[in-house]
Amino acid sequence: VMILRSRFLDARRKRRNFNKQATEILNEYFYSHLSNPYPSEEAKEELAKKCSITVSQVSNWFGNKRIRYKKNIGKFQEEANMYAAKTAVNATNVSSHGSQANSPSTP
Amino acid sequence: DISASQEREKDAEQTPQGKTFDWMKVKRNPPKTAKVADYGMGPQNTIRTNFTTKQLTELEKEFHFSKYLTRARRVEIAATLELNETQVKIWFQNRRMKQKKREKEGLASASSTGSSK
DNA sequence: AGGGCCGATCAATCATAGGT
DNA sequence: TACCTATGATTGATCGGCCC
Repeated sequence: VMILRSRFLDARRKRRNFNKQATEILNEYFYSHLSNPYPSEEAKEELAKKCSITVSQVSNWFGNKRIRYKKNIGKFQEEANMYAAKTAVNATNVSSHGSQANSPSTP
Repeated sequence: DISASQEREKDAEQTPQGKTFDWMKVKRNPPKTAKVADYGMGPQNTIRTNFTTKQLTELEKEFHFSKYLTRARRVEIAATLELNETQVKIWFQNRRMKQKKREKEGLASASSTGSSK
């Protein structure tokens, strides 16, 4: 019952945080869709491309974000207001692709 | 489907102090499996079962033999590993999804339109 | 009428990165 | 250096749909 820790010790070991810019993009999407922060598969792919991470990582990020957000809404209030103010535009509606993105910031 | 189009608008626009949407209230029912219903336990059990290394090794071995289970094999494996048939079934399902995920990602490295480099 | 599978998600936890 | 929090990943199990 003690040597069960070996279950893991594989990947997650060398975990590295995402770029600040990637986190910025993910948070912008999250807070601009706070009423329903569940990006479609297509949206995830687009976010993945913009953030230079995998679709799975995007899914993990949203999964963690949603759970942690609702666990302690107050703790994210400040962050929420920040992104809310920063974002004025948002997606139009579900169904049908979200068309093309805008110019990818400045490299 | 008309109802969903209203709230969407003011997601980030205003959001006064923090509105609680439905997704924030979602709660999952506790697992039916795993219970220490023996002595009158106090704290709610229903803990996420920890499979032992031995169990995982065996499951992994079975999975390589066949990705899908038959009723008979499920019963057999469950008995051997002292798990519920449901747990074995779920393990196989999760394992298949994991496999699929890995294949998808592993196939994402090369290919593509000659990515950078 | 019911059982299994899929796809997505939840929820708890692990292990590490980052900050004080 | 020790300690605590933030965060990405893993995974047993649930939810809703679909198929047979």
